[in-house]
Amino acid sequence: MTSAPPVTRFAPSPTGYLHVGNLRTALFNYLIARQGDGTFILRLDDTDPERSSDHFADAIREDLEWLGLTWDREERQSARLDRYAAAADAMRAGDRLYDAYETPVELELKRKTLLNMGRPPVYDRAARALSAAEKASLAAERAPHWRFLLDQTRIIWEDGILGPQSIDAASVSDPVLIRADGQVLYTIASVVDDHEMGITDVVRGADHVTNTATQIQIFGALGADVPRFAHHSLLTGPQGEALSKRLGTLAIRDLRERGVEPMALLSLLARLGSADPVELRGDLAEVVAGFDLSRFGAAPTKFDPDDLGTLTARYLHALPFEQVAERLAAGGIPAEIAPAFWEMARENIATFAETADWWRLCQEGAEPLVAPEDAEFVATALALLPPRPWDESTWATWTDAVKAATGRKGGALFRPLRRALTGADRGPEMARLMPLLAKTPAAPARA
RNA sequence: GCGCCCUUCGUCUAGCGGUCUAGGACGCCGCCCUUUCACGGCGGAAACACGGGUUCGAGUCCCGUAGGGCGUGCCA
Repeated sequence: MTSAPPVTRFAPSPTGYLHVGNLRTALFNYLIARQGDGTFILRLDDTDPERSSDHFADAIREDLEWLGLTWDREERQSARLDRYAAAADAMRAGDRLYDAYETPVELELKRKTLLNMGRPPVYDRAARALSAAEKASLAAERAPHWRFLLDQTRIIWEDGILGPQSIDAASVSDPVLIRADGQVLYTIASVVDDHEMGITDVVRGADHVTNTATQIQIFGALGADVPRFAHHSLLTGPQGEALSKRLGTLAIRDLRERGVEPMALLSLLARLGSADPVELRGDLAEVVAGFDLSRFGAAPTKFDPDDLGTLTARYLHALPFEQVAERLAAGGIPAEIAPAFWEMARENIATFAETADWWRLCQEGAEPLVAPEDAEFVATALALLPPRPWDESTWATWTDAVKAATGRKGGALFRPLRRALTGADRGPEMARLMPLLAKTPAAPARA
C-alpha cells in the first residue's frame, strides 16, 4: 500500500536553546520526511510573547543548520492567531468549547481537595452547571478561559512506537484551550496547525501521550483527519535520572563548543534506544537510509554524553581530506601541505580543535623531552639529522643512520627521538610528521 | 495520591511458550599487527529486578512487590 509523501514538523518554542532531547524529536521527524521524500516543516511555537524571543528562534535555526537538518518550510504560530480564533469559533458553535471562570487559585484548591480525598484531580466541569445569571455576574468580574469539552469515552490510537494506546477521557480534565487573557494554548494551536498544514506524522516525546488523547478529540471536533502519532521514550542521564536536570550542559551549542561533530551526534541519536546498533555515519543520507522508527522501544533511554566524544574521534579519524579542506584552510594551514598535514594529524585528534596543537608543533617545534640517560644519544642523533628538504623517507634515512652510529634499535632507538622532536610519548607517525616540521631542532649542548 | 508506560550483559537491545547451555552492537579485557596512539584481525568476561501463579514446559502469559520514567497546568 502506497501513501502520500509524509509531512512532518518540528515545533520548538523559541524560549531556550536546542538540547539533545529536542534534537532527537527534530531528527526523527526530519528523517521520516526525508525517507518518504516528503516535507519537513520548522514551526516556531511562539504564541507566548512573554517567553519567546527572536534570539532563541535564531539560535534554533543556527543549530539545525549546523547539523544539516534543513527544513522545507517555516511557520510561526504568532502569525496564525486568526486561524486559532476561527477554530475556537467553530468549536463554540458545536458546543465543544465552554467558558469557565475559576481563578487559578480556585482551581489549585479544587485539585488539592481531590488529591486529599485520594481522587484524581480532574476538573469537575462546574462551569457547565452555571446559570446564565451566574455567568453574567462572573463575566462582569473577569474574562473567562475556555475549555474543550471532552467526550468521555475511551480514546484509542495505534502508536507508531508504543503500539495500541487507550486512554479514558474521563480520567483527564477538559483541557483549557484559551486563557483568560486570550492567549491560545499549545493544545489547540498544535492541532489547528497540524490539520491545516497537512501533517501526516507526528513524532514527539512520551510526555505528550495524554495530550495526544485529548488532541485526537479536538481533531475530530474540527472535522480533521488525525495524523499518525508516535511517542518516543524520553532520554535519561547515565544513572537513569531525568535528563531535564542536566539539560543545561546538553545544549547543542555547548556540545558544538566542546568539539562534538554533527555526524557523531546524529548517528547516535538516530539509533540510541532502538534495536539497531549505533553506527557511525559519514553523512545525513546514510542516517536517513538506516532509520526505522518501528525499531524503537518504549523504555526510558539512558544517554551518556561521553559516547559523543568517542564517536566524534572515530568520525574524525576516518574523515577524508576533501571534507575538511575548508576547515583546515580556515585554521591557517597552507593548501599545499594541508593534505599531508591532515593525514598526519587526523588519527591523533579527539576533536577538530586539536589540529591547532599539531599545527603549532609543525610550526614551532616542541619542548624536547629528553631523559638524562638519553641525552648523549639524542645529541648524537640530532647531529646526524639529514639536510633539508625533508620528505617521508627522511625518518627512515635518519633512524638508519642513528642506528648505525649508536647501535640502538627498536623502542630504545625510536622512542627517545620521538620524545626529543615532539615532546611526547605518543603522536603521529614520525615519517609523516618530519616533512611538516618547519624548524630543525637544535642539537642540545653536550655535557 | 491517582493514572499511563517501562524493567534481558556496563549501555542500547533481539526475544512475540519449547529452536535460549539467551543472540547482536557499543564499551571493557586479552592476544596478534604495530617505533606510540589509532585502525584492522582473533578471542574473552558480562544479563532475563524480586515473589507468586498458569502450563508438560516461562525471558516469553497472569497477579503482586520493588525500582524508574511520564502525566496529573489559564506550560509546552
